[in-house]
Amino acid sequence: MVHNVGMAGPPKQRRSEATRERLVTAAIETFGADGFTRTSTRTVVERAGANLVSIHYHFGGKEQLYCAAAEHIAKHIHDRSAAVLERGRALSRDRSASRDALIEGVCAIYDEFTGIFLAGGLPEGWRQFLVREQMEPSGTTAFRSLFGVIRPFFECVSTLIGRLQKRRPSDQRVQLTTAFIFGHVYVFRTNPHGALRMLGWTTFGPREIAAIRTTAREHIGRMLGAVPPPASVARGRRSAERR
Amino acid sequence: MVHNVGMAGPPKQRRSEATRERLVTAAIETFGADGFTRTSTRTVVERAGANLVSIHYHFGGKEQLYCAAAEHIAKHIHDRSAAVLERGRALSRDRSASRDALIEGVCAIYDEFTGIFLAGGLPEGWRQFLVREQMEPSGTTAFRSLFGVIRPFFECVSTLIGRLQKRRPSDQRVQLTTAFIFGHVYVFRTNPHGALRMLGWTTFGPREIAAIRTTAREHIGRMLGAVPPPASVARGRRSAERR
DNA sequence: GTCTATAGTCGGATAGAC
DNA sequence: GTCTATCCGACTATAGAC
Repeated sequence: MVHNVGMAGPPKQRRSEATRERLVTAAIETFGADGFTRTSTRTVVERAGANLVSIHYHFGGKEQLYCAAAEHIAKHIHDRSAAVLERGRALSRDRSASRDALIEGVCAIYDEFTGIFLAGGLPEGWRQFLVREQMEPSGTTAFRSLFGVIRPFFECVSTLIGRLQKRRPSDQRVQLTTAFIFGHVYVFRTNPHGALRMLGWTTFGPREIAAIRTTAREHIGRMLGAVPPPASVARGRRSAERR
Repeated sequence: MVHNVGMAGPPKQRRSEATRERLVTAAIETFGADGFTRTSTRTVVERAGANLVSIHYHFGGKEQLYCAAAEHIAKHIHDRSAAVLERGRALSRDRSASRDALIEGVCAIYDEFTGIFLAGGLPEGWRQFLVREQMEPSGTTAFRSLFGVIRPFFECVSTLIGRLQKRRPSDQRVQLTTAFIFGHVYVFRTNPHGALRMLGWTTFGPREIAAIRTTAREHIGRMLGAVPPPASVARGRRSAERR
């Protein structure tokens, strides 16, 4: 049996479409809060105000609903961030861009990323869904959807950093630097309770996000501000640090 | 009914103790791989070569077994890292320590942290358990055990950074800088599949860990290498970057 | 398209023999 | 202390009425 994956036909049956949408958003929130296995389809349909079997009718089962939820989030992020990423790409192609402008480009993408992962750029439940799936994929198809929408952030930043460090974007040091910058966001997601407690905060509200962005901006500037010294000098510095 | 929480008596019943230990290690691996809810007690006892009801006899139930597993990991990490942390604390009290020495102290703790979270410092299953519980605590008691053993890492680093930045360790900028440095580890845990794919790696083996440590050391040196400029200058720099 | 009723499975916990 | 047998609740999924 083929499931009703497309949109409903022209007649009054776009009530079907509405149910479908309610199911998806309810699914995101419930899966996000409780994870795939701890979520029962009963909870989802209850929250969506739909019938128990509607999930099977519309999607074919619990797992397909999960994948539909992932795609929904991916599309949302894509739409939201397309402009920022496009600006970043344009900047990285701009031969006349100054160091400060390139660094600012990195910061802009960092800010967008914090918006998605920490601030209100995504509803809390959606964010939980995203983080959970990144950390331990429940299924490869859902992971692919979300990875496909996060990847451009990495690629854009690594291109900018490549120009700043005068290295190819595929250079391992460039890639690692990129990862570290995103780590400035992820750290608050991997250990949210611990981080809040360390910082004496209770939530990641606007004030807290602002503090994170300001300090991160400072660090990104430091990390990328100067042309890296030749390898020989770096080695000397490092061994000096060791003693 | 009180459960057999202590160790067995002197007679031959330390077979009990052995079963208990097998249950704990099997629990860590299974909970780590599958999470609390997805793990069935049947799987645990099977892996431990014990009987289904032994969990109830020894611990009182699935949840208490989970807490015992968390404590076991906490003790392991504590024993493993006590020396490194003690050296760090001594360094932060040493008035005559140079900037380079303080930075090297931060790097040493960072290296220890990567050892625990990325390299073989903990068996893979144990690490998964730890990360999972940090990200979303299954219960407050288990979280407390693990938080209590991670916290000293943060405190030790923030004290060192406080000295480097000439600020109090409780200063928010110091705390955030500390968090960012730990983010250089956590990023690989929050998004392991994505990170591996970006970097063209397949696992976090010794070569990869070495690359991470080397580049991180470089960045930590940059982040902490110079005395931060006075606030007015920093503000000027930042607004200059904006335009 | 939506609903009720129910089949079939699995997992945690307990009783009681040994 | 360990084992077998069993209960009970929760969940996904399906059949079939409307």
